[in-house]
Parts: sequence; structure tokens; C-alpha cells
Amino acid sequence: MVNRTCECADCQFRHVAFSTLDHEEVARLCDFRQELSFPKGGIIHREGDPIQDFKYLKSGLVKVYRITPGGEEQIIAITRPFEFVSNMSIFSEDHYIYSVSAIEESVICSIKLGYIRELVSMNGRFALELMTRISQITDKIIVQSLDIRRRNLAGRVAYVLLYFSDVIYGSRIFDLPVSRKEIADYISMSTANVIRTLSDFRREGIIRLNGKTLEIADPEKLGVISARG
Amino acid sequence: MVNRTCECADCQFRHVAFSTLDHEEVARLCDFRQELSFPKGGIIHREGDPIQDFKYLKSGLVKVYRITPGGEEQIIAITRPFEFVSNMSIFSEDHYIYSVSAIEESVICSIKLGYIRELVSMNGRFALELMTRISQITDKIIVQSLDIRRRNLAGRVAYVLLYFSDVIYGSRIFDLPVSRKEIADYISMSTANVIRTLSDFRREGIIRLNGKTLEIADPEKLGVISARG
DNA sequence: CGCGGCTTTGATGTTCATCAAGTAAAGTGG
DNA sequence: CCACTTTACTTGATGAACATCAAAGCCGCG
Repeated sequence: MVNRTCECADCQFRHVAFSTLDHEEVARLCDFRQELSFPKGGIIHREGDPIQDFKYLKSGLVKVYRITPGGEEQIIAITRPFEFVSNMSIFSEDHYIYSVSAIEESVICSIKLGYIRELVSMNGRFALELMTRISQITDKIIVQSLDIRRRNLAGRVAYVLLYFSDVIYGSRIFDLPVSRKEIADYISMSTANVIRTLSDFRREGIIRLNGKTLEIADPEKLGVISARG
Repeated sequence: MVNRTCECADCQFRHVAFSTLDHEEVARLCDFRQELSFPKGGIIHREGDPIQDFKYLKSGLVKVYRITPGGEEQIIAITRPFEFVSNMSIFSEDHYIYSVSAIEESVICSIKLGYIRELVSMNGRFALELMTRISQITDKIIVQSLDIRRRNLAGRVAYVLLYFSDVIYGSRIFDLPVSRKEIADYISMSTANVIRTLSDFRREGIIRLNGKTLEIADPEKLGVISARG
């Protein structure tokens, strides 16, 4: 699960937020860094765990979620690499307010938060770069939450399918990474109605759906439903 | 509308994010700073305007909102002083993605963004302080949006009344700062149903309501409705 | 095979938005 | 200050949207 080899200097992911670090800073980074692998379904951290590391996703796919007082999962984000995993709250809280788990097998780069704070303090360009990245990510989450809220059910399903297609996979054909129930938890509707809406789209020829495999047959129409909804 | 006198060194709002600045930095701040007053209803900035300043609210009450493709207002936040006004996007975008207007007469402290970036670069403690503040604010917005999404109508109305009471006014009796329609735009429901739900609460003795004046007569029951909804 | 979890569909009732009509309140111009 | 106009508020009635419940099919896994 842990891999301590460190080739940060050559890491292709330095552009995520570490492009401004100099030679020595990168070298020190290795001392504060771990690479962690998680199997499908593995929990990266839970609500309430103490925040001790700055983590970002190197490969895989994760979901960020919380448990409501009623005991249901509410999914906040499903994201690909380069989006931070512990983006929110690392500067404002000392315990996580959301859980994160791996939807696909995932690799996390985990850096001691103390060193990140040190870098922010010492390296102004790093501070600016990091703020920019974190802002981008939180902006996206807020916009997505507002987008979902203002849509009706068909609009929500269309929206999330286009999100998977355009943002997550960049392809009109892909395997749904989550269960119907998780889609429901993501866009705040009931599982039955997610399935019903998918069946409607299939009957209307907007999508082709076979188990988890989905093809968006008519992206324009799906876009109209998403926009109008 | 503009007030150029500068007594930043003594400003009671330095704790917002400027507590770590030294003497000289505060002095320079004055060169990059303006104080702007807005009447009730005044627009502080609009979606699409270029972002040139870091702004925060010194007094008053503002709403942050966007216009949906359908032409309706969707309110993202209603906030009191110390919460930044142009918090989001100042590091990730060069044009505002939300509009902000004054619900009550408001005073904004507006600082050239270039100087803020300079401070972040030069003063690590300031960078950390600012990141912490911005994180707190975006965290709150995300949580609130998720909270609203998972509630039914009665729960949403109860939630927003408790928000006004506990967070905005700190009192069980207050004047509603916004119209019924704005409440609807805030919690994503129709105006008629906001009114209906308020009438229900009044009939059940949970609130007393006379025009804009509202008293929460039974906070416990309202809390239950908010929690269960 | 047989069991348990995910999926699908139908039936039902509730929740909610919309429409319409009316009332109160708040501006506006003379 | 009053008549007029407009905007905000309120309520009821209606139908559409949506959640919930129940039953059955499917599929993977022991």
C-alpha cells in the first residue's frame, strides 16, 4: 500500500501545483511524501478523521461524500486525477468534513500538511499557484451543486451523463463508474427515478444502455434536456 | 460613494485577513484601497465583470447570485460582514461568475487584486491566513448548498429561517431582509410554496409573522422540521 | 444451483409547481 | 396628500413531477 520511492523531480504531476518549487524544495518534498494505493472501494479517509496530509489523486477515480443525519450518502463530487482529494477544509478545519473513497483502483500522493504550510509561507509563487488550484476546484464544486439544484429530474440525469462523458471519460461510450443508487445520491433523487429516466432516454433513442455500458447516441438532444431541465 | 481616507492601521476589520501585515505593508495597503458605499439594492458587481479588486464587506448585508439560462435569479449566499464578497474566483478566474448586490445599505473595502497577489507572494503568513479565510467561506457555501438540496420544502424554509435567526441576526425576532421571492430563489422552490409553508408554520404556532417581521416562537420545533426535512 | 444484491417496472399517493384571482402594500405623479 | 399604478403577498384549485412501496427479473458468486 505504501511506496516510498521518490522521483518527485521528474514527476509528471508537478504541474498540478508544484511547478514553482526549486530543486531543493522538491528534494525535501520527498521526505514528507508518500504514495498510497487503494483498491476499488477503498476508503481514503472518513469524515471526522484528523487532517494531517495534503492529498491529491495521481490515478484512478474517487468520490467525495458525506453521510446525512438520516444515514444516507450524499455525493459531493466524483473526480479524476489532478483534482485534489483533500482540497477543501485543509486550511479551514482540522478534521475532514467529507469522506473520500476510490471508485476505481486509485493512487494518492500524500504530503505532510506541515510541509505544505511551510511552502506556502516560504514560497510566494507556490502559495499563489496553490490558491489558484484550490479555487478552481471549489468553484467547480459550487457550480455543479447549483446546477444540479436548479434542474428537474430528467435535466439532472442528462447533466450527469454529459459530465461523465465530457469531463470524466472524454468519450461518448463509456462504462458507468457507479451504481444507479450512487447516481441518485449524486444528483439528489431516488434510485427508482434514476433508472426510470435512463429507461426513458433509452426508449427515445438518446442513449444506448447495456448494464454499465453506456453510449450517448444523441448528445444534442441530451444537451437540450440538460439545458432546459 | 468613494471615501479615500485611510486608517487601515487602526481598522477594526484587520482581523478579517490582515492581522499578519507589518507596519509598512499596512501603510502601502492604503494606496491600493478604496471604501465604497452602496445603497439598498445597489449592485456591487455583475457576472462577467472583470475581477480587478479583492472586496470584503465592512457593514451591511449582501446577496451573491447568478442568472440561470432561463433568466431566473439563483441566490448562492446571503452574508454579513467579514465574509468576503468577491471571495470565490479571484484566484481562478479573471471575470466574476456571480453577481453581488446590497440587500441593506453596505460598505465595501476594495483592494487592488495586484497588491493582494503581491502580499501573498511576499508574506507567507498572510498567504496562510488568506487561504484559511477563503477556505472557511467556500466550505460554508458548499455545505449550505448540500444542506438545501437534501431537504424537502418545509425543511428548507425551516433551515433558512434558522440561518437568518442564528447566523445573520443572532435573535429570535428580526425583519426578513429579503422578499418571499428571494427566499424562493435562495432555496430553490416556488414563491407560492414559500408563502404557503410560512403560513403553515404560522398556523401551527411555530412562527409569528407580520409582513417582514418574524419571530421564531418555537425554535425546537423548527429545528426538528429542519433536521428531519 | 441457490442465495443476495443490484436493477427494472408498475402502481400508488404525496409533494410540489403552476395558474389564476384576489388583497395588501408600496411607490409615483399630480 | 390623494388617486393611480405597480409590485409584493396570499390562497385555492389543478395537474405534473416525484418518492415510495412492492414484486419480479437478472446477474455474479459461493
